[in-house]
Amino acid sequence: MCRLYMMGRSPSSEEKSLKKGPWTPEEDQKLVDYIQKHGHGSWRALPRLCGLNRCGKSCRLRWTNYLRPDIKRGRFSQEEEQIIINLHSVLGNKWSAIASRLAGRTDNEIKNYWNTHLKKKLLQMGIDPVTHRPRTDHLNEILANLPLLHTLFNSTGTTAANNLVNVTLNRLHSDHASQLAKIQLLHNILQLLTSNSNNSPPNILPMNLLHQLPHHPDQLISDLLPLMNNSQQLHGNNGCFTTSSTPQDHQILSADLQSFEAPQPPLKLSQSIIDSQFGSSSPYDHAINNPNHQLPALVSASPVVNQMETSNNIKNIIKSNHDVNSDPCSTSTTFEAWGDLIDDEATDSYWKGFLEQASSQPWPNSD
DNA sequence: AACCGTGGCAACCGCCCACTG
DNA sequence: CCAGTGGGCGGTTGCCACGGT
Repeated sequence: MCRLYMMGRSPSSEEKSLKKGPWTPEEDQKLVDYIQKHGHGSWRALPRLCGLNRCGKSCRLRWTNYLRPDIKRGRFSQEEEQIIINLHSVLGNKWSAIASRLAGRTDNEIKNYWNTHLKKKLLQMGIDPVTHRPRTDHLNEILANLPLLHTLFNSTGTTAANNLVNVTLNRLHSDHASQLAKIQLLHNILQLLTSNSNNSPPNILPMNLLHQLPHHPDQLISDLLPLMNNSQQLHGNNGCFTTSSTPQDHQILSADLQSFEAPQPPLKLSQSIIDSQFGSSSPYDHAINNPNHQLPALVSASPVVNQMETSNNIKNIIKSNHDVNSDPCSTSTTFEAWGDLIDDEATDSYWKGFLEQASSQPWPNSD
């Protein structure tokens, strides 16, 4: 028996002669006929009873993954994809648990589909398929480039810096999801920066420009360069651009700040959701034109998740879940991620990572 | 036409746990 | 309590189709 292969003894001659590999139509027919007449009963005895030279486990897998009459074949629908993504964000690689929520789909099929399609899709959308958080590698690249940008402004004029900005932005400008992630990221960074300003008015130079970054990168560049050139006194402060700003600047920036919404949870979305939210127009249009600057709801969650998300007690639920699972090495689930971002302190620590990385790199001396 | 690289997917492997005698 | 067994599970392998050169 298959099991005996793992029990430490060599397989018997009978076991060695058992067929492996692809199933023939004749074998399938024998298996189906037998199970339809008698049920599968003991899988171990089944191959002998129905005249198959296979091990029972092989028969069981063939039946459950392929021959079962309620198996749904064919491509996964958008709705099924979304369900898989949502469930995976909560359950991780528990394919059987996920499969139990998708009628007619097997764990094996879902697992294969995840590995060959959905994982790549999420990566392309700028989402880490393990944590379901926005990928940070691209943003880190931008932050890592800030000192170089500064140097370029001071030493070579605007052309080289412009090129650098363009290259970096273009790398981020791949699709709706990464654009949304970018908005998300910047909102949170800005909030973190300003929350650390010790009651003084925010004086982050590119505040209103960063605001535009996701919407019109080209406009940003054309706005950013003259302002930075004019400021002349650009200097590092924990890795942030700062400048001596005028009262008018403060007014603008304060207005900008007030219009920002609280940080959103990490992105967890699909193209279908994006499309349904935005149609063919840019998500930036939506985000920027919305008078409240409110980012759209990003998640079309499973029913259970929806129920929880609509509860007024969600924060407490998430926090208690988060507190129980305090192992720093454990895989972050979506609930934990939400908890992180709903919790103010956790929000700071989450985004601080980016800033600390940026600030850990010495700023070039502008002299 | 032949070769090669790649992606998709069915099938298998090895581990694990629950159950039973 | 223990060994044997069934069966579930996640991870991996290998075949095949397809497209590019």
